[in-house]
Amino acid sequence: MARKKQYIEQEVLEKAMHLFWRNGYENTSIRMLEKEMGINQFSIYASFGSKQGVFLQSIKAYNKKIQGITDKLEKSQNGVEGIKQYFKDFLEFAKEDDLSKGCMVTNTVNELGKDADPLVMSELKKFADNIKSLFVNNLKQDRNKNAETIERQANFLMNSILGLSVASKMFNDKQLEDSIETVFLNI
Amino acid sequence: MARKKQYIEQEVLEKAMHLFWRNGYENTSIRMLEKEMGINQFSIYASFGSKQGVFLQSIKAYNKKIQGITDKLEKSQNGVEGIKQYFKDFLEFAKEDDLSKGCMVTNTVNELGKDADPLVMSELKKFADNIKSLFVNNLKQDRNKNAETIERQANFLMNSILGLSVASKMFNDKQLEDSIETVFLNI
DNA sequence: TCAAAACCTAAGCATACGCTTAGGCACATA
DNA sequence: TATGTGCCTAAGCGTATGCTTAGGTTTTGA
Repeated sequence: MARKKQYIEQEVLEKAMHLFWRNGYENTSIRMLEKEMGINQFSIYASFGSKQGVFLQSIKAYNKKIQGITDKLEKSQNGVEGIKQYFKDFLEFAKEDDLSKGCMVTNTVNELGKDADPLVMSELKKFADNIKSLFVNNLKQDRNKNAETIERQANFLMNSILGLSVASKMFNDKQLEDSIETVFLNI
Repeated sequence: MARKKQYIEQEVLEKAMHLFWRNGYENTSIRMLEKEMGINQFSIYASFGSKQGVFLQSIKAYNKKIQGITDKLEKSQNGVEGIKQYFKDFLEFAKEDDLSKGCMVTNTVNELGKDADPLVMSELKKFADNIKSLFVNNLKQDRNKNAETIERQANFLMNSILGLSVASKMFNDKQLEDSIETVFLNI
């Protein structure tokens, strides 16, 4: 029939994701995406429709990429200890070179805030809700905790992992490990 | 000699600060600043030299604005309880309308990351270091804590307040209060 | 009263943005 | 090998960005 695409969408998407991850949404231009993805603007628009389209797909690619450690958390049966491991895994995940890129979802929430497109925002909310539900599941493995405690601690853990995401951009390893240790001292 | 400025720099700076606070650095344009500050581009450049100049001064204005609650923390003599009060004060401070603007410093770190201009970055670092030293001072008021514990807990508190800043943009009051309560159960 | 200093207005600079499109080029089918 | 589908190149659209500047206006001290 006709010519085939000379690139694999999932491959160029992975590269786009890294760019958004590092620079955020607004600070990533189509020209930058062109260079990083290695394809022309025409191809970008043909495959993803718009810059926002690339971004939405990038969030999904991010989800897939982080699934390695979320799966691990989901399968863990050792309660709080599994969550602690997730914190450590996340820190490793967020790291690149000496400084961290943080979490792409956290970065985006912080950048776009309430003005974000509803489509984007609902994807981010879904992501966060999923992590929290995993925390809840693991907290439930401790039979001593009542429902109220579990909810409170899950909220605290969400707060802590968000903090870790930002902190990883400005603090050193020792400081970050201190934080994790203290988070898990009393829960 | 000559004509006087028809605006007060500190006044227009306050308005610029709020714009940067809400939108971040890159998403705030000179045209937006023009409207918000109520003065012409010429005047902006005459007074502040560049967009970055406005921003650097805005950070200082922010520092001054938050000084009300940092002073309160500095003067407090009730140890951890004083820090907890600071957390609550900060949440109130970061709030506007129903959703929060977070902390301007946190927002900027998260947006610009390591690529930020050294001038901007050193201002942000100074700000964060100051908060941490206030935490350390208050932790020292508890004679039971050794130096190692104080350092570890200060790092944890920094992590938590950063988290609170981001969390305030996406979670409700109950969730945020849960977090604060749990933070102070752990130290 | 008047010249000079410093202001403000508004037009415009070069560049970058997100996005579109004409036209040539490559390739799977026949 | 001819054909026609659909990809890729690259030029360009309108708009927005950060910043500058000519020229008129206001205020000051002599």
